[in-house]
Amino acid sequence: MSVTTTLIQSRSLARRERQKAETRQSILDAARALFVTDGIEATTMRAIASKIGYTATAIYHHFRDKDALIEELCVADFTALGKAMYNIGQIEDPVERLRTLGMAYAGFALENPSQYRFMFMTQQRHGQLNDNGRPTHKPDEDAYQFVFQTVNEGIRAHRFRPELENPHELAQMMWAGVHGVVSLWLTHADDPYIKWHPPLDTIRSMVNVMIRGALRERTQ
Amino acid sequence: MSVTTTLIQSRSLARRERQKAETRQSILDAARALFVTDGIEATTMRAIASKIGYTATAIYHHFRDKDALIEELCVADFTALGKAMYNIGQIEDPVERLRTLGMAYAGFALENPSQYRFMFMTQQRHGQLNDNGRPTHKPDEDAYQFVFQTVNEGIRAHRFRPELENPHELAQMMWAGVHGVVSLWLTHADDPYIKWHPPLDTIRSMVNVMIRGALRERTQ
DNA sequence: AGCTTGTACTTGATGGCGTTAAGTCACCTA
DNA sequence: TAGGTGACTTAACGCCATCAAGTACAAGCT
Repeated sequence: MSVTTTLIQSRSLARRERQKAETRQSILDAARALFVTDGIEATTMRAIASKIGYTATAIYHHFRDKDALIEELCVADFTALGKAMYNIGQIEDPVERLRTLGMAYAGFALENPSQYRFMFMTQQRHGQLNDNGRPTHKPDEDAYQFVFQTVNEGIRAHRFRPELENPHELAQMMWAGVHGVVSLWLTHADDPYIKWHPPLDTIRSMVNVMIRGALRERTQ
Repeated sequence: MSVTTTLIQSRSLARRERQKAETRQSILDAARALFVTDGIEATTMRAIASKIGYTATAIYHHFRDKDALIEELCVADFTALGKAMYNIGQIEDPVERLRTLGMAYAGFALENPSQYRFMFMTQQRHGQLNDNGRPTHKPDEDAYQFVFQTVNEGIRAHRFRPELENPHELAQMMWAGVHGVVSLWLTHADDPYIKWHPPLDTIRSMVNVMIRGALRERTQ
């Protein structure tokens, strides 16, 4: 085998792999577009495939099943959420950081409603294991850890009331407050019987009220 | 036609109607049981029917489609939720009433998780009209009205901070706070990566924190 | 009493879904 | 140039909700 053949080999191999990666990416793009417009439940494998000129079964050469395809899109969004939160990690005061974390989380949710629904508003299947036999990385833990750590700093600095010294309870409460407004909005915004307040306003009030109600000192 | 025949007629008619109502009720019972154990999405019309010895198509003589069957079960639960809230309506102090409303709502949600998921955690189809051409009764409005009215009383009594004078925003915030804890728990309780605090404890803290953070005066 | 009618329910289909088995065919390797 | 690899297709399976066309039986009319 000459040097030339090796070069050709590696070049053609690289091209094939690049083409496969491109097809894979085009599946992801088509799926994302349909998920956003039609919702995840309503988009079929056949629809995704026909949007990019393939048959449905072609998708199974790139993804194990529909759930794996969805999961891949979600991981990307979890990463984006994690990055947005990481940038906030620089704020010194843990209470101010908490306030900003809440607003960033809400902004992400309202800008990516379809992904948010899948990430945080559908039953999670527990105990997943990946091919290594180790548990699948659960990126929602990352976002939760940001809140948990921030709350923990506040507790250690005695900023919160003494009955709220459990960092898990406090972190889950803060998370739930923002999630509650977002998820009610995402499921009931079209309900004509309720005069909805703009969700970002409600979230701002929610964050302010929760923090004021949780703080030990009498600020503001 | 004699009086006797009329009696027989009405009696047999009544019996037929009673039997039909019994079948209808047995469908509802079977559906409810399966929804609770398997979830609404996972229970099929075939499964419901075979549980009571019918074929799937028999259900369509009693309900327009699967959604109508689900809706009927939900209406019953909305009524139960409304009744539970009505009993709380007697509490004089609007702030205490709000606290108790929140705990009652959470108790209902955690005791009827499957129904709660359908009522408040799935996309609502808007603009439904019933046979009269008038909008379908949306019983979630009833529960919301309880909160709205209670919050409104509090606002009129100047119990809440001046920047929280919009009753819709405040009611939606209170609702979202409790809903947030409940819905996160219902979707992520099995997540082994998060050390969950008991949800009723978190809800109690949430209600206390929200009320303290929203009140004008410095109580407690 | 016998015929008609209404209706609760079944049988057998339709079209759509996710997914799989068995190809096909172009390209790379030897 | 023969053989293998792998991306993709065709055809199917079993499931689903739902519908059209029966069947069987009780009720009502004459």
